[in-house]
Amino acid sequence: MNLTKNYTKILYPKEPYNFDSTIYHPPHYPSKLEIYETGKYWFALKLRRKIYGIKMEDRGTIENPRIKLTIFSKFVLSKEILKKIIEEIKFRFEFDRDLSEFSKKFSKDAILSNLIIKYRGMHGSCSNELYGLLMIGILLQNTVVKRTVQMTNLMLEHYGTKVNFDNKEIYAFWNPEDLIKISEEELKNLKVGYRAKLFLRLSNTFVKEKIDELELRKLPPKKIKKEILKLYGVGPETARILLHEAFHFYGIFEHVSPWQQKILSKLIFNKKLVPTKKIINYVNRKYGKWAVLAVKYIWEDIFWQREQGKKIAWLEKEIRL
DNA sequence: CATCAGGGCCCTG
DNA sequence: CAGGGCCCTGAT
Repeated sequence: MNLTKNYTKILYPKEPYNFDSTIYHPPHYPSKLEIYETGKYWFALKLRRKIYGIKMEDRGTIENPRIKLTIFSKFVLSKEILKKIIEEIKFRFEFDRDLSEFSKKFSKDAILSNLIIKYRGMHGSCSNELYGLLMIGILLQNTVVKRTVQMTNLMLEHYGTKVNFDNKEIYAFWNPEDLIKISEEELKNLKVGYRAKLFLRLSNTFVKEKIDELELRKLPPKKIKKEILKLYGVGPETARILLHEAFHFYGIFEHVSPWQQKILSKLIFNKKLVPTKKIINYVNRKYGKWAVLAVKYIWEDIFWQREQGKKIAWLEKEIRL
């Protein structure tokens, strides 16, 4: 799919806004879904079954954020569509979210004070729609990162859409209504194992029950969590991923998986293994409605350090690639 | 060579 | 609520 028409607009996120640490996530596994360079980001935006090429460029500073957005499409876009795309970008990258309270409130916190300076203006962000992120959640389950990467790429090459714009080549996720036409056997040939069944069952649910991400966003977080936990194959960890990344909720911190437990025990308590209940209670008591963001700052930092070449022996042991 | 757990979840007892 | 099974892979 070649996207040749393009539209540009300058956007002004609420300050403080840190482009690079918001957009790019060192803890995430690499995929063909996005391309990042310092100050630049490309991805394929899916919105109501349509695909648009998105390029974002940092043209400002943390205190005076300014982002150049270029939207690529196959056909001429109406003003209304452009407006909807921009609204969606603002939501997914938290352009309008005010973090000044967070920055102020924890400026003397033993763990966060340095990180709030180092990553000042880092927001949550997610380039995927709910369905795509759900697919990623399934691809992460019960395996090592290397295999997740392999399964993701194979699935995208077979059923995703290859999108070309701005001299970049990126993949977009398949639509649920297209995937359900594929047989479980064929999916299994891509070595996704028992996930084949999950992909099909979830896609069926999305088609049949017409799960509407925009409608879900209007519900209170507890209710959303309850709804997404009903999805077959979605348990506490996948629900956490969706709630934090697709729905941008900072207030619900109720689950820590075993490998996260090891890393957070070390980073927050400097201990080998603290019970997850203790971690959860501590974080909630200390950071309240900012709990998820607080953990995000801690989490992203250690992976940024790793990305920049710092060797952290105990961490390498926990990140099984 | 065989065995096993991995960036979970469902189902059963 | 504990524990077995799930697909496949690479580490041991």
